[in-house]
Amino acid sequence: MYEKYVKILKDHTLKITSPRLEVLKYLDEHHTHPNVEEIYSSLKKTHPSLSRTTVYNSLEILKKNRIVQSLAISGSELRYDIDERLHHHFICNRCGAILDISIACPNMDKTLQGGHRVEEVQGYFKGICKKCQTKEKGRSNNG
Amino acid sequence: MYEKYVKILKDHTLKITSPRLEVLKYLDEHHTHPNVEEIYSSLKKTHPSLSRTTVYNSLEILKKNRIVQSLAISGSELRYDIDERLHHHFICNRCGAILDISIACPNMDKTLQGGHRVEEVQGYFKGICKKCQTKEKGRSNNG
DNA sequence: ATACTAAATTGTAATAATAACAAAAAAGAA
DNA sequence: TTCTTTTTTGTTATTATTACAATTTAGTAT
Repeated sequence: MYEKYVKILKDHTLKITSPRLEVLKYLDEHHTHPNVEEIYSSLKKTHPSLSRTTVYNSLEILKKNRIVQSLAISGSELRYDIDERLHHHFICNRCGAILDISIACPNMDKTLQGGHRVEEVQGYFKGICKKCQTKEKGRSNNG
Repeated sequence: MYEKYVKILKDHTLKITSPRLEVLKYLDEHHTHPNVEEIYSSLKKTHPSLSRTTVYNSLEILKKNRIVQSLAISGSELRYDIDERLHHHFICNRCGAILDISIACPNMDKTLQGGHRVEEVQGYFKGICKKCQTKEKGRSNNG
């Protein structure tokens, strides 16, 4: 059940703790780029002793070890993602959904830019997602 | 002095107000990607009646009209930039500086991605800037 | 120039995300 | 099992941003 996540933590010589395993599992099973609140309130249901601060701490150490990545995309909060290989994101200004975008990008694996040491690369698009566009059309046709 | 900014506002049929002119001028003269606090406290010196809320409001309407762009790059606050043609950014994890990066990117003018309507494109790199790397070396050599 | 109206500015108070901190609990090594 | 260090927890503090109502102002019509 949790072996996969235990292994990930061990491989990074991180202590195996219940919150870390749960956070990791949650992100692995929910590729919706949740914010801290979503992760916390969801895990809280089955682990009532969980603290919000622990979610912050766990995410931070997972991030430091490059197991997860954070997206500064919404502007008001960080969103988290299991750090599969680099990909871009699209955020819908209407519904807030964050979607993965798989497109070729020549700048994704740069480790140097203008003399600066690059540790993280992010690309994102903002706009109106396909789903919300459909809703929009429906609304304007009906009323 | 302000004709340039008056023209910009007029071209977008926005009312000409002192705060808007000042914010616009500030961003035009400071390409440092300031946050709201920097803009506010700087303008406050010469315009004591200015309110922080007004800076927020002005930036928002300028953004809606695509005169400025906001960068959700730091994770904790929005940074603002006169919306010159699209370019990437680099943010230093050490000193917090945000620097413009001019590189070719095939995805910068996309208006559609996977069926989603794109209204904004952002690409950013995080890491250690050239300047901070130099400082780092100096420190480790000296003790 | 004057009066009018809608929109903008101001200041305060509320909200929300995150960080700081100290005490209690738990992980991993001896 | 004991010990030490790290982690978790809960509370409190901080910071960016939004909400809101009252005052002021821009631009227009008179």
